[in-house]
Amino acid sequence: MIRLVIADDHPIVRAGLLALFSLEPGIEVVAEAGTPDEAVAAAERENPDVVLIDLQFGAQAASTGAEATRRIRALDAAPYVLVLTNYDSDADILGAIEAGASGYLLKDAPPHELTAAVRAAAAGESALAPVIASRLLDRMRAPQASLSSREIEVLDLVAAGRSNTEVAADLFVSETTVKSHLAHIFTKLGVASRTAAVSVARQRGILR
Amino acid sequence: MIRLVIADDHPIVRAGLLALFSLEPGIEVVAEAGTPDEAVAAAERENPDVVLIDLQFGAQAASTGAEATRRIRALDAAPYVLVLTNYDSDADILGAIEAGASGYLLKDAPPHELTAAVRAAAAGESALAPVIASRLLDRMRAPQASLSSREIEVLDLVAAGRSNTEVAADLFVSETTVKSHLAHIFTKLGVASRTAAVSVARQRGILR
DNA sequence: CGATCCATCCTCCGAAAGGACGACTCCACG
DNA sequence: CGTGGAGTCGTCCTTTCGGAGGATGGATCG
Repeated sequence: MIRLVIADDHPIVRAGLLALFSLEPGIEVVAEAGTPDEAVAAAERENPDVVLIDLQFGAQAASTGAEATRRIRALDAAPYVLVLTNYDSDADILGAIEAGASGYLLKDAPPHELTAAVRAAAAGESALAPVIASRLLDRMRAPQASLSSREIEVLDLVAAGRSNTEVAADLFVSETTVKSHLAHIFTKLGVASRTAAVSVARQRGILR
Repeated sequence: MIRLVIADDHPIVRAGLLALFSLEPGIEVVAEAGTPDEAVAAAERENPDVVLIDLQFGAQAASTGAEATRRIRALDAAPYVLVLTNYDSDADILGAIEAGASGYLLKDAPPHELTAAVRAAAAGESALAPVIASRLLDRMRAPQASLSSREIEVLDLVAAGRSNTEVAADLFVSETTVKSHLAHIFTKLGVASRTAAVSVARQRGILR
């Protein structure tokens, strides 16, 4: 019997997963969680085989799904973690994998894909949704111009529509510094203007 | 007995809704739909009291939730339509209301809010999630600078990172015209730069 | 210890963006 | 049949942005 913990902030989704797995022989949902912290607590308490956790939790949540994944994988008898997400464009894909997730699933996946993934995870295998897998490969192929945290910070303000002067004021640096960061960002992203940079950053999931 | 049709492209969400309502006395789910078209067909065939339909369907769907709402409300024995959505920032709120939805619910709403809304809808009352209601009021208060279709077209290209000259070339107009459109957009949105315009347009759901 | 990346700061200059006028069509609406 | 809005175009002018180039200190890592 595979002992499963499901974690999602939407009661509806939790009910759906519960209904799905209750029909599934050999899989038992031993706990539900509505927040990342609850998920970690449940994983520690119930000592399940697999944890199925959403990546996006509501804004009021303390931590993220990726963070919870990391903490769950750091437990003594660490269960396998399957990550669930709405969007295949999510920037946290890599983060989740690094955090120790053994699978990555889309919420619009057909049910049998879900159950198959749970079984695969319980067996210690990794299971990626095909879309995700190919996207990961893409990302591997493309040298993946990753922005520094400071650069992301700058780009985030730019995406909010702030001018260079405003960004400079916000970050307590000179405007030349902002321009310098932006210049790096442009070359890394292969674009020539701030709006284009924001556009591709959104596309790649660097911004949301 | 309230006869209910549920429509959502995520099998998980459908299962969740189904599970939720199956526990609910006096409510019976008579059909499920995975696409807007299926939802319309089911509404016509089953002649339900209420249709619960998602606004966002996957990219491969032919039409939108709002469109389906309109068509369902145009049926002879038109059932009431409750619209379900992930985000309270959705631009289609007004569209859905105009299309004849009698309620607007968030997916992270607690289950009892859902069932209450279905009962209210079946009784012919309208039910809006509190968040949505206040947001609607906000929108009423703010004169709602709506952009013309041409302006949206321009802004969309700008959001993709194209320059004024490129936008002009794309739309077969002069650059002056593009700048003119942008100037109007800026005043309408109360901003001073293209990136800021894109930002608030996204926020208001004018762009996605 | 160098190598490397990052963040910070310059200057100079051309190109792009935006503001402020005005003006011409077309079409819908009363 | 006007009136007005939307879309189109223009000019002149100022500000901002972005490119090119270089320089400094700090952190990290083999």
